[in-house]
Amino acid sequence: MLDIRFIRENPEKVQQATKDKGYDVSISDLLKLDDERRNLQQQVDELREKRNANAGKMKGGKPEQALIDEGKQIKIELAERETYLATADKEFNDLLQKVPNIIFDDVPVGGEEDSVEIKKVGEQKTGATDHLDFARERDWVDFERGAKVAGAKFYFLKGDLALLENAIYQYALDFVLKKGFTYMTVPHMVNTRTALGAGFAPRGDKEGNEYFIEGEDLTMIGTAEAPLTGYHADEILDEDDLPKLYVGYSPSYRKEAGTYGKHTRGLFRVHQFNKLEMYVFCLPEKSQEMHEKILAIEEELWQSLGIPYHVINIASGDLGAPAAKKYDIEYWSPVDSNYRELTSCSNCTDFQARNLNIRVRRKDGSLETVHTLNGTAVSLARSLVTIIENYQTEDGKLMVPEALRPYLGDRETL
RNA sequence: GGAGAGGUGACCGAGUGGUUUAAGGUAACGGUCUUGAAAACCGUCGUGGUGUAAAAGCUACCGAGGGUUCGAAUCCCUCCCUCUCCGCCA
Repeated sequence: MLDIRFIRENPEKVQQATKDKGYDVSISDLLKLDDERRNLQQQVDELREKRNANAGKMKGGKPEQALIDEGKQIKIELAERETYLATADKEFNDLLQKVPNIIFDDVPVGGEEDSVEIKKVGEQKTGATDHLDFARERDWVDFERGAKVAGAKFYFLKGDLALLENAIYQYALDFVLKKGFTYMTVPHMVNTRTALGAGFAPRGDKEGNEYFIEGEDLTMIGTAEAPLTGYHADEILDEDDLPKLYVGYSPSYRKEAGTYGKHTRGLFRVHQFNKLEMYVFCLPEKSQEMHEKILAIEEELWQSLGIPYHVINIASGDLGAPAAKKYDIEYWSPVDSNYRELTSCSNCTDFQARNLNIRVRRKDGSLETVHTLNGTAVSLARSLVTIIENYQTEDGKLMVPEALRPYLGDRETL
């Protein structure tokens, strides 16, 4: 969530960002609730002051009946005001939760089609066999049996394709470790506070992408970003310890309801895939620089795997609530003759960190909410699609990208 | 899952109804002393809300949420978590 003081001081800016992101929240309504709430808070504080003073008079000796009677009267009034305050607080907080993060000035305004390409790398080839046909011919993937044991869009990876997944994972992990990240495995379920704090949809949200555990306060994670965001919840970090660079590995569970259509064939969009995710806690003034660094790591990684791609600066309407700015890397698909999403990295500024109360103690002793960023290192299922599409040989084999060979027993083809 | 013991500020730790505005210590920061450092001594030092030019002031917070009371860190209820033992188990 945003800082209410920031909203009070910048109501137009926040209202504009809310609109640009496609959210329908009235900032003037919010500020009105804020006023009401503060007014009631003051009334309650005054009554409490009276109560405390009254109780103070009774210390020691036996209390006089008159004081006790006055105390009882205050208690009744206070209870009434406190009820009003609780209602006002709830209304206020519910609305504040709905206000999305602001957007940076260099974010293009508009919908998906307004995202701006900022870089293009590699040769755009055309003509390749679709990854699903290619993999099925080799008995590398089994969606039919996935459907039998779980449902549509679940799958088994078999043999060399499963081994290739492991090789990509190992390679990417080594790559990111060299950049100074600390490897973590994470809980695959998070409680509601953590899920909402990281910006994921609540139980009951019809558009939500999450699986929930029945009878428990648990959500299956759609990315390691969720548990990693919560890792430092309610902590005060030392300025000297920042930035904290983590890389989490986990499955990602996603309902993907109603997404049938383009780009859903095979492994491109599935209910469960493994992902290696970078996550950073840093000083507020460093987050923009850090965002560029994360993008640079992603680019370097995919360049080292020889994949053609472009980078896009995501338009406001596609950012989601927590991000102030987001870059996607889209790889070139010779099957589609088009770019398709491969990785994504976001600067969430202090939005997630404020939800989960993650602060930094500055050298001068003051406290400030930290900034958080996240970026995909590799999303494994999509990585397999990418490599199958870009590494087919003339004689119908799959060439192993050179960088991955040490992780596949030095095999050159599969 | 069962039984027991716990949860207090960045950390340790005292505190079983009203002198607690949460003792004391550690760490941190500032100062004295010193060529410099350490030690010693002096001082500052929780978080949120409200308020203010800035302060002061007021208020809340002792795992979370309810309750009892004129008054709750302290008593009662529910839940969460940690530790010890038992059970189950990769």
